[in-house]
Amino acid sequence: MSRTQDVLAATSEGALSEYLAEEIHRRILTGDIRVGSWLRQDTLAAEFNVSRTPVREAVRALGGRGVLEIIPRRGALVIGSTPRDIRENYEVRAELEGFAAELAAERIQTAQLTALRAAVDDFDGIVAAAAAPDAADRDGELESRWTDANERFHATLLEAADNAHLAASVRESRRRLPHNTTFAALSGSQRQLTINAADHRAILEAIEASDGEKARRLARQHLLRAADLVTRRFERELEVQRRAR
Amino acid sequence: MSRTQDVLAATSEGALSEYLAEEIHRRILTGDIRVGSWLRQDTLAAEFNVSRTPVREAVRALGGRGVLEIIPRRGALVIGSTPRDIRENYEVRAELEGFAAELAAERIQTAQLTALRAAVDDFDGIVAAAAAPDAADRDGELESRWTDANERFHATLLEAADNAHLAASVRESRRRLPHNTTFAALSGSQRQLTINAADHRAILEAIEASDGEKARRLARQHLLRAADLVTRRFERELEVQRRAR
DNA sequence: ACAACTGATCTCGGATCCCATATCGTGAAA
DNA sequence: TTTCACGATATGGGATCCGAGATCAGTTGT
Repeated sequence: MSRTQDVLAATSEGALSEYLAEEIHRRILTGDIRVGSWLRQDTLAAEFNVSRTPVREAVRALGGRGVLEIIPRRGALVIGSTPRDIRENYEVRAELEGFAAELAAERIQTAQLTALRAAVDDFDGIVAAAAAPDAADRDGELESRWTDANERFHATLLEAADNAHLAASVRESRRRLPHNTTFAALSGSQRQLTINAADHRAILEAIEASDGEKARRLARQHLLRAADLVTRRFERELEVQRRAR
Repeated sequence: MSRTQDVLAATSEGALSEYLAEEIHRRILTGDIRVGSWLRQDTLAAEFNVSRTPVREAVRALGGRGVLEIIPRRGALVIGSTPRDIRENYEVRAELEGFAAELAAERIQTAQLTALRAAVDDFDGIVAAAAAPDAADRDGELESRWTDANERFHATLLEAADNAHLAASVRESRRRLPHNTTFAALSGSQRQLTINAADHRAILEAIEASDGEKARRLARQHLLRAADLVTRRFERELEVQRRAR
């Protein structure tokens, strides 16, 4: 019953099925729900202490996103990401965000430029903090600061590009993959973190100079670099999981 | 009751809610359901002679696609496309399909190249048929031939690009807009039809020459040209509707 | 006359019930 | 012993029922 209360609290001011979809997706991404396993609607319903109705909608929504393969009257099969999936996803985003950077260089407004500068300064602050001698990222403060700055940078870029469909496409793409894995891939190396901060600043400078072509090239390169890091890390994780099995 | 039979027949081997979502979307795109109007779930259910359950899922799915704005306990509002929406959508697709063309130039396989050549030849045949003196496109035969060739060309291009996420992004983007409007925009002018066929052939030739950069540029240009035509036509249609009101 | 309160009604979201179909096991026949 | 057929069971899809919240009209009080 307390479980039910939790759920209700979590879903305040939003559809329950949305919450369920998000939560089930999260569990798949974290490996809590195994790739390749079947999802039973009534099992999930019992798990979350809700009826099958919202579960059905959540499952259907995840099917639409390509997270689950829905087979009529059989069930839903969990589709797993491969390293190749991750790379392909980032390659598409590299194109889209490159385009966004080009548009932003032409159209950005002063308030957005200010937000972009603030995010870039934050990256530098995070690099400095990580470089400090006693820099053990206790309770993930650096991670949350980095994630926040990154979100703001990319969200502002898309806003400045002023193309709603472009923003929607990027959102769709990002939704297909685990979030917040970029920092985990970066944090291992001070060098990568520094490069990342420099990437962001370079993009900002190209935009400030209204050099659309350069902004596009840099943003594209930035995403492809992230693709390398995240894909490699994911391959290592897969290897670890395979050995543990 | 016969209505129910029709629906069941149409949805054979597929979820009813999928069919409903598709049909409701179609009615919105054709103007059968007015932009800005409210959709009531039980009204739709009565309309289609089904219960509210599949209607709910269909409405939710359309909400997820951005076709409807869902307001809890109020209803679903039909969001209309603006000329700007159409242009933005095509601009995104120009980037994505440009990228696809570049990848295809590097990776295409012989069977796919054959399919691409066949589609391009078909375009030439259609142009020739349209140029014939008595070329009144009775029962839309030319339109269906053109649409078919176009589908095959772009589908083959995406297949040759060999990036599942790219294909998914393009599919998502295309779903956001009315389909089959491109031919309607083209068919008015023999000149545009000729240009369109030439565009496709030029893209094919760049791919045959493994010139990725050129293929990208041409594909991008091709889509942007289509964007112009479709947007202009859409603006004219809006004008007509406004006058008729 | 105008504003605020109250309840009737409407609409959606979640729960429960029912049915069609796919799977799997058991038994009978070749 | 093997194979096919039939039935028991499990599962998902659709229909119906119920409850919460929101709108709107009517009434009442200032």
